[in-house]
Amino acid sequence: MVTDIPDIVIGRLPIYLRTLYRMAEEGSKTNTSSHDLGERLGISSAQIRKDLSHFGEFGKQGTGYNIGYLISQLEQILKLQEEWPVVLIGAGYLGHALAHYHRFQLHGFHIGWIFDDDPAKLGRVMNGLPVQHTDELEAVIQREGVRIAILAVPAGAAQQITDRLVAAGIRSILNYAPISVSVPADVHVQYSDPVVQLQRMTYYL
Amino acid sequence: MVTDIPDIVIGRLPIYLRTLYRMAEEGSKTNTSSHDLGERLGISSAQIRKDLSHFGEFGKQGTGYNIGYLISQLEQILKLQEEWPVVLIGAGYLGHALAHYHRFQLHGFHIGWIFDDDPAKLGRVMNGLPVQHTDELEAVIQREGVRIAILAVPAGAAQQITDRLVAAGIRSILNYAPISVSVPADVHVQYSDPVVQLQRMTYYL
DNA sequence: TAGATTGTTAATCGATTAACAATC
DNA sequence: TAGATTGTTAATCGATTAACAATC
Repeated sequence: MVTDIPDIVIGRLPIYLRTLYRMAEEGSKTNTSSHDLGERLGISSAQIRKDLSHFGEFGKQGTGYNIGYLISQLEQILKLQEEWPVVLIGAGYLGHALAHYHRFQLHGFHIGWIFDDDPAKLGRVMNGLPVQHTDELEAVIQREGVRIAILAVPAGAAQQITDRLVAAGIRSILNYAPISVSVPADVHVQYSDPVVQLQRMTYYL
Repeated sequence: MVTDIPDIVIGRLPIYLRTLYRMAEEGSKTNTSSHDLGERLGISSAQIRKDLSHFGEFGKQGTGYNIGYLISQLEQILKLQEEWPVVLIGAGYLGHALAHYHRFQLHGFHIGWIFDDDPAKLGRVMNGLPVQHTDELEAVIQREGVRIAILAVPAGAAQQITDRLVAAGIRSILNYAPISVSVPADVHVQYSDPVVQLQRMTYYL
């Protein structure tokens, strides 16, 4: 039952979760339904039920899903009930913003180290963390057992840094660099190139 | 032939384009092939040929695609040969980074106005632009005919700002706010919630 | 010419949706 | 009970891939 879930399904779970958190905050009700959720997300109720059914039965006929219970189940599925240490590479404008992004902390992602190789940036403090030289990447990742990295470096540096991250033990990379990096099959990369995201919409203008 | 292209195809074109720009920079060859491109992107050559075939015939049997020509064709398809004015809403850390993101300018996206409603931020200058009050959103968008917006505001403000953007004429929104916004069918939203992007990968750890 | 590679067709694969029995 | 809503099945829809004739 928990074998070989389509990645596109995994990708929707955080969206469901995000909406459930909001419903919990609003506090106006303890339950929701696939129809209710779907309407808020612009997704069909059938798809939501199908997605959830990959992992178990979380609802009740007639009454739908208990919001708090569904949140805890999704957190468990996505392994969000522990704190994940994260390394950030790149201390430019984007790195600076990510170092201060308070929602990471709020959701259990703890950026604990910032790296750059620009001498002008070394030693600067961002949100309490000193910018370290990328030379120390491997030592930190191995010592701390870090599995997640955020890449905010120029395109030219991205592949080389990625290779080093992967060799040191990183298995998930959030990549803001404008380049497709090549990684082994067991490493996951999420791409977030702001230019690509805009270019994808101009077609429709 | 140019009717009803799947959005997933449109979404890959900027990725192809990005790789072609890099090939052009490298300058080591004037031509490429679907196989060559596919290898760099981790995509099958058949998919690349199929995607391109929605728009015309850009290659030659035996020799593949001329890099410069394919770039200009993709730019034309994606309407990237003009400069697009962009409004940025939200002058927090993320807004600050986006205001300084030099690749926007490089690719024809010109952030011309920054808005926020926090009195502490009004008047601050970011990359040469003063932070204006959101009250002036509509006037600017209409006067300047802006169609693209970047949203970097808290979740609580996002839907209300979105409604105002859409009413004023915005048709493409790059949304960094952690919420699914509801928009009319002719408005496109690209979501980029850093937390969601990380949460999507922890499942595999 | 021989080798390479396109654009396209048909087959395959996978994802979404509609429908409904089960049941709260 | 009657209404609501689940989880699941089967049907539909859409996207990817394999294969190949055409041709540079």
